Amino acid sequence: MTSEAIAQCLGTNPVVVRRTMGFLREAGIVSSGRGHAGGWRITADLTVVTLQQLHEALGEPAIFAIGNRTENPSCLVEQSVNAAMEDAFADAEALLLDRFAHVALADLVADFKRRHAETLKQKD
Amino acid sequence: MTSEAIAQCLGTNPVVVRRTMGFLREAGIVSSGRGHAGGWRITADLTVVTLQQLHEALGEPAIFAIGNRTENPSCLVEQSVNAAMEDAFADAEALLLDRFAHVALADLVADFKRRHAETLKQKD
DNA sequence: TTTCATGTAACAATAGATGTTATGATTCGA
DNA sequence: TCGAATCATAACATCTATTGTTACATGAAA
Repeated sequence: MTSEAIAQCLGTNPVVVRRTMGFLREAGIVSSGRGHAGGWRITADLTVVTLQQLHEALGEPAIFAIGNRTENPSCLVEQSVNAAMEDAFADAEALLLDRFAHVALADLVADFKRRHAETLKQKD
Repeated sequence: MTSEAIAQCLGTNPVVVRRTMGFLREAGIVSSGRGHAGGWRITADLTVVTLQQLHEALGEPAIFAIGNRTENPSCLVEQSVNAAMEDAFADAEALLLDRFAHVALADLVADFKRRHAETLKQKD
């Protein structure tokens, strides 16, 4: 599939697609080819690659949008608040990543097939 | 405590402090007074107000920094990905908020006192 | 050799958060 | 009553991260 086609699916730009897919290539999950019949293809085993691995491949972007204002504040009150929140955040992150680790691409394929069959049925 | 003083503690601006504290006032957690001896004071019971309530008072800002690109995508693949992630996100969010619900301001005060005592001891 | 595709750098646009300035309203003490 | 201290709020500015765009180079295949 070309970057152009993927970009259209996502409503974005081919260069943006290449930017992100590049990380997946570095992780060995996809490969890219140039020229005619070029584009992106999945090279990894769909039953092995998980959402967790994708997250890791994409550079482990920050999971939470809220959190500490300062990492090591001099204010003791802020220190207490940070400490109280950090435990909770760590546990929530662990839970999320564990869930992600149990979703393989093959699971997504299976779900997609179900949706696709449903869509075809609707057209009758 | 004045907005000015709080702003200095946080390394920010008094107006920014008022903006945020205004939400806490609406929730009845703090009150503000003008003029001499004015400023902010906590009106709620410290053993009752939790981090969860603060989160709610602040308008329940989005917890996650990652997630769906599109809420209701027409792309079936994206739909499958979204569905797989949403469950995990929901559970992680529930866990986080439950943790927050079990941290009262009084707990923060206790932790602060411990830190404060420790700081004084260090000075010897 | 032409066409189609990625690779990549540089730059632009956008949006959201944060910071700032300015002005008005209120309270309290002298 | 006056003046200083303080919040209330609107308007505007700045910052930052993401996302989008343009341009050009590189490589592969018909």
